[in-house]
Amino acid sequence: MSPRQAVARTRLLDAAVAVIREKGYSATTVDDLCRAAGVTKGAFFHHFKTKDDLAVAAAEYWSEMTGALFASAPYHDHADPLDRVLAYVDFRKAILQGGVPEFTCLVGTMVQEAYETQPAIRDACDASISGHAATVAKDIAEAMEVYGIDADWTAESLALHTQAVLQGAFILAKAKGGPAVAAESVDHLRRYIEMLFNRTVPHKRAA
Amino acid sequence: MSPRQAVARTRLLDAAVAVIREKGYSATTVDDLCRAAGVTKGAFFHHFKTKDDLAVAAAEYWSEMTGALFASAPYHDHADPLDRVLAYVDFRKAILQGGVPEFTCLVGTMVQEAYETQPAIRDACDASISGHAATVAKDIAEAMEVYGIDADWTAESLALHTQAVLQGAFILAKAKGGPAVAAESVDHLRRYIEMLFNRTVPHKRAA
DNA sequence: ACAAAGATACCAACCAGTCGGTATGTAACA
DNA sequence: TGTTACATACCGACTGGTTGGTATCTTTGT
Repeated sequence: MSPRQAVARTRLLDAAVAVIREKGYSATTVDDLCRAAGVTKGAFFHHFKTKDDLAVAAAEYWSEMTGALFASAPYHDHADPLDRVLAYVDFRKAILQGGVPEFTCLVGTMVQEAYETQPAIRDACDASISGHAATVAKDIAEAMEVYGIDADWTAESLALHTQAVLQGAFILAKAKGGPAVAAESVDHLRRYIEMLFNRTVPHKRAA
Repeated sequence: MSPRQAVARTRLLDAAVAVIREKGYSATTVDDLCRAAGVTKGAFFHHFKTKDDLAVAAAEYWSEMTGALFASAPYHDHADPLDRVLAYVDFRKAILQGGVPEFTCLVGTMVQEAYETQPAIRDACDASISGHAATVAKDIAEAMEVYGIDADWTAESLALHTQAVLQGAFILAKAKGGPAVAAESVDHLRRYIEMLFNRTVPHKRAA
């Protein structure tokens, strides 16, 4: 970036994250973004070749932001890798706060609209989701080793499953207008992981 | 419907299901739908007041279609309610066939774009998802009774969780361009339900 | 004949993207 | 130090095409 404040670009990316999460990608106009960012159309097309170009940049920006958030989150402190995984799930549940547009996922939203028609956006969203899943997979793999789990599933597939549950939980939250449903789904996810690693006894049967 | 073939309406609804699943709701134009349905704009606005009105009708149409599909699916044949639930999950996995737009969910796609801006569409999508979840919850509740499960989760919440997993699996499938990831997530879901009902032994520990 | 179904023509608003221009910063050189 | 040369950042009116929606006409079934 240049010495002069290239602040417009960042303001546009912040605006994109907020507005697209609220209205979706297609329904968001360039003018919407300029208004939200407080910049002009000239500034927009100075920094981004096209609207789709902005979407790709926004996905990368989202990866950086969330990457930093999760990297600095407290769940890494646990010595036991399974504790880290479970604390990660708890963390994901804890940040289900505020309005729906504030806790839902930008790239999950965008990829739904762009997957067939804008391959560049789809790839950027995939990279964001898969990159994050890989960080979770690392702790899962360690936990499998420490706990001696010999399973017919892989750490990668369980990590992707955690992301599927979260993304699906966001959809239910959108349908029902609040995070309560999503939190319950995350509870089920936690219970599943606990059971996979024998953290809890299976449920009692009556009679 | 009328004596004369009100075929245009149905053709438009079929077109909506196909095109919206492919391009998303906002990016789908009325002309797109007319072209795909082979009808004119006059026919469109004869049957639907607005584009949003079509979306609501499409969500209801989707509920009817999928309702009929699941009602006639073979998984109901099992006498054991848990077998029905597991066979339902297997059925959901089995229909992950063909191109991504063909197995993904219309209302899950639409609600992502409409939840904040078009309440009528959101409600129609919620009704579709929740209505289907209720049919799954019925078998789960029966299974809980038969197997004497006294849990800190409800049949309803587990049913909604199955929908969350599926919706999330669709997002991953969109990001990765194929059903493989989705199928693995459904495998995790099946394993979870089996464990909840003590159908499998927990995994072995080494050492 | 008459109402519903569907077709055709059209419009005003809106859209992404363009373009000529300005303001400001930086580097080089005499 | 001052001046020329150039690059980057930004502005906002404008455009060509598209959009959802309307108004009007024709066809069809009863």
